[in-house]
Amino acid sequence: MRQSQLFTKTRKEAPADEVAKNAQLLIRAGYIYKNMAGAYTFLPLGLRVLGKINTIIREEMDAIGGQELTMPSLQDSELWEKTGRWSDDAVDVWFKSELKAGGVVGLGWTHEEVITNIMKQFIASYKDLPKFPYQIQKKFRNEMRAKSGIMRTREFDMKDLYSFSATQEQHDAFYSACASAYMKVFERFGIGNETYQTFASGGAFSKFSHEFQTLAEAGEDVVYVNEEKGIAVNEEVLEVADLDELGVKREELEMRKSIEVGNIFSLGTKFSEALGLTFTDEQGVECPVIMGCYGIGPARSMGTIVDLLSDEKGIVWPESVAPYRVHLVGINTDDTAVRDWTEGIYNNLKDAGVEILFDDRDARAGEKFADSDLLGIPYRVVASKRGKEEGKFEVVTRKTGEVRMLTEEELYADFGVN
RNA sequence: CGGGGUGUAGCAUAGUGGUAGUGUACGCGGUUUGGGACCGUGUGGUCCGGGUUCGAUUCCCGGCUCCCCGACCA
Repeated sequence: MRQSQLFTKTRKEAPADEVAKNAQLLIRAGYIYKNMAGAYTFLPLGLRVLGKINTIIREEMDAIGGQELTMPSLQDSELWEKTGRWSDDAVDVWFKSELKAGGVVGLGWTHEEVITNIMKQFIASYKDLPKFPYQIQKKFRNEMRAKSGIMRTREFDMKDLYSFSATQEQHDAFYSACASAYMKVFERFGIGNETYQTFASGGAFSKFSHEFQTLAEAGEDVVYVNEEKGIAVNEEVLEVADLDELGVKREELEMRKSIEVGNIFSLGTKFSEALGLTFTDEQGVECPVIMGCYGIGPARSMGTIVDLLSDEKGIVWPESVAPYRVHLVGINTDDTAVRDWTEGIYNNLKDAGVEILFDDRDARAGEKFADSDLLGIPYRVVASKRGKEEGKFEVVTRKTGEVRMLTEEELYADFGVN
């Protein structure tokens, strides 16, 4: 992509109406645009990052048997009445709207009811189980207060997977497989070391549920962590009995701020019973399906990555989610020979499949370097007049600041191009 | 939803009951050209609705907006 063609631009100053670091940097760099409180546009660069994040999530969900689908946002009140979750008294985050044809619809804030109803058509026997459908889809929540940039919005993408199992053993096996898959996801996001699988209250059907909390000063949540034992718990699990069960003492836990990037929850048969999702077991007995739900917030993950990994100059993307792998910065391009040489490098890398952003703008070097730092693409390749004379490129690793001078051949080898 | 703030140009900000200023961005001319250059020049603005007043961007009332704290967050 040629930067001169990109319709977004960077800004020197942070917007006055954002305090959160994630939003300030993402807006300054042109990744997102704020439309209103709790609703953001993902601009071309931001959408690429979100796409990378979603791809990682898909790969890990598919690896444990997930099957992707997508469900509607529009919700039928009748279905939700059956589980008692339609009324505003029961659920205070509904967005509801009148249908011109008569009746009311809601905008989905989660999809247990919908997926359960769908699965009624496809699950009849223990032979049909287990199954793990998931989607990455818009959720709408009428929050009292949107805040913290893209961390808490009223409209957001969510990866929600639902498990349908015949037995508790089957359910437990998937539950722990999914927990492992989640850790892989967060490791691939570059925030694995700071992310803990924490114990939270389990609700009606299990002792504990689990959240995935990333330690960060910008966090809205609080967790109690023992880094040595690699264990973390929520405030609600701070009871002595719970801690005994987990093998930690209260005084071994340190209070830390954190961001909830994911959660997994056993649902038991609450939804299958309410909506009549049953299967026939090997004895011919009709049983309710055992369910679980598993969420990850892609945009929130993106904000967390920015909050955790950025520095004073700007964003620092891990390679796994960066919008581009290489930022080719061409300077001294008023010199035709230098420009042609730089264009050649761009075309070679691009044609070889390297994801590359080429700063071909007619701008000064300082401005280009500052923008490059802000954008946070992992590798900056500087092509200049001086470099051309020496036959070398300056390759700067954004994260470490390491500078290497490479020949054209070395450059291609470095990026795995033949 | 309770409390506190806020609203001036694309962005960031100053100021005033009487012609609204600066930086940046943008256009044009010129000098520059490896860390957000410089000179000249130009375009562009008071959240909405009432009220007070000869006159309101300023004062008053109402609304809306956005931010922060709290509550909430299955």
